[in-house]
Amino acid sequence: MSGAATREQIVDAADRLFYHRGYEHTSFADIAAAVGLSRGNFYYHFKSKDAILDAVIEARLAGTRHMLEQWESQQPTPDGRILQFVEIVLTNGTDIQQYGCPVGTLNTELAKLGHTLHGQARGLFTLFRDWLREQFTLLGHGEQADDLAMHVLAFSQGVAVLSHTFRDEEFVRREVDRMRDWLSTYRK
Amino acid sequence: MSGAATREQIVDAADRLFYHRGYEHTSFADIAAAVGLSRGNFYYHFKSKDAILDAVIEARLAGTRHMLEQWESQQPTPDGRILQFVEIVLTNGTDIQQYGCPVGTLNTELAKLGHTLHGQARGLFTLFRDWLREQFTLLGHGEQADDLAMHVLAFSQGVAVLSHTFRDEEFVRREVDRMRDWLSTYRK
DNA sequence: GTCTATATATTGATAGAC
DNA sequence: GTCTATCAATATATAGAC
Repeated sequence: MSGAATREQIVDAADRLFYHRGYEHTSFADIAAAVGLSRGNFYYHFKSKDAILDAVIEARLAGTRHMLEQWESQQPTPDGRILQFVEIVLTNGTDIQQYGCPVGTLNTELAKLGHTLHGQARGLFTLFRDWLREQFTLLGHGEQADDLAMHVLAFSQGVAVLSHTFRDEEFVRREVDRMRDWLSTYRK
Repeated sequence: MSGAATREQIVDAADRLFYHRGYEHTSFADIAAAVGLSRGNFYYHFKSKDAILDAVIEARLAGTRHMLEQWESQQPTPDGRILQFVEIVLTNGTDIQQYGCPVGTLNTELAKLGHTLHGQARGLFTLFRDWLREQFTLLGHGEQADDLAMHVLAFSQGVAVLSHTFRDEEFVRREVDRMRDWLSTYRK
């Protein structure tokens, strides 16, 4: 197998396992088993667990950038784009119920561990934050755009934590409806 | 040292360490060192790590019940009590910035681990949920009281996750202000 | 590039002396 | 009730054959 393909498989498996089980609870053996590699060969591709985490975060950053670009091309209006973000708690509802928000849970875990890569992980939030701020600016709310962006982010995290804890889909729907109403007051 | 006192010390130390560093990242050795006990003697008091976690959750449940009773005696009105809860993200602002919400982060970690005691930990949320629902019922919003209670809980979790990630106190203040405005529309 | 074998540290947990 | 000594399992990580 070519090096690039194996590396990609490792990052994919690690990404999924870190999300489903948490970073610390995932061992090299788990990732190696998921890819079908021996533990020994693993270090040919990544020299440390931090290196894998770094690659996973990079992959998530790239994936997020791609998703935001798609949203921009699919949704012509800024409020449509913000709504697309808000509805992610429904779109990814099953995953969030089972594993929480991939961005929030990773940041919480790395912050608590005092991990050196927490700054990198925070970048995932910053990506959404800046993008949301841009949409609110386009809606004519430049002065409070960052505040509004953070409010939308807080919504997503609050819903994700409680959805993960209580596994109640109706609660998620009600919160999205509430957010839709709130958002309509900021529409052009 | 008497058995009860040592046990209490262990639970206190474990409670703090589980909060600050996470459950899985905290080892027996860490707790034993914090209390000043040898690892060996540890098992005289608790036979497993799960048993300590169980005791910690029980202690938190008792502490939370006590706090809610205090709030009830200090705040005569239901909206004053709800506001007391909302402002906890400011009252405990420093801790939340450093370690997140003790209830939310524990629930997220245990849910992801698929830990048998996640149900117990969920009880911490349920305690707040039921108490908030009662306050909203007293305000005359019986039919949607649980929905409103969950909304307030979601607020607290969203703010806690982002405060933990970005360590921005001004953001917390703005969110509390927003919540105060929202709450005023449900006041008698 | 992949494997087996191994080193080293730490984990949760036990046995038995005092 | 507290200690030291120890166990078995698992963790990250390395060495070297193929």
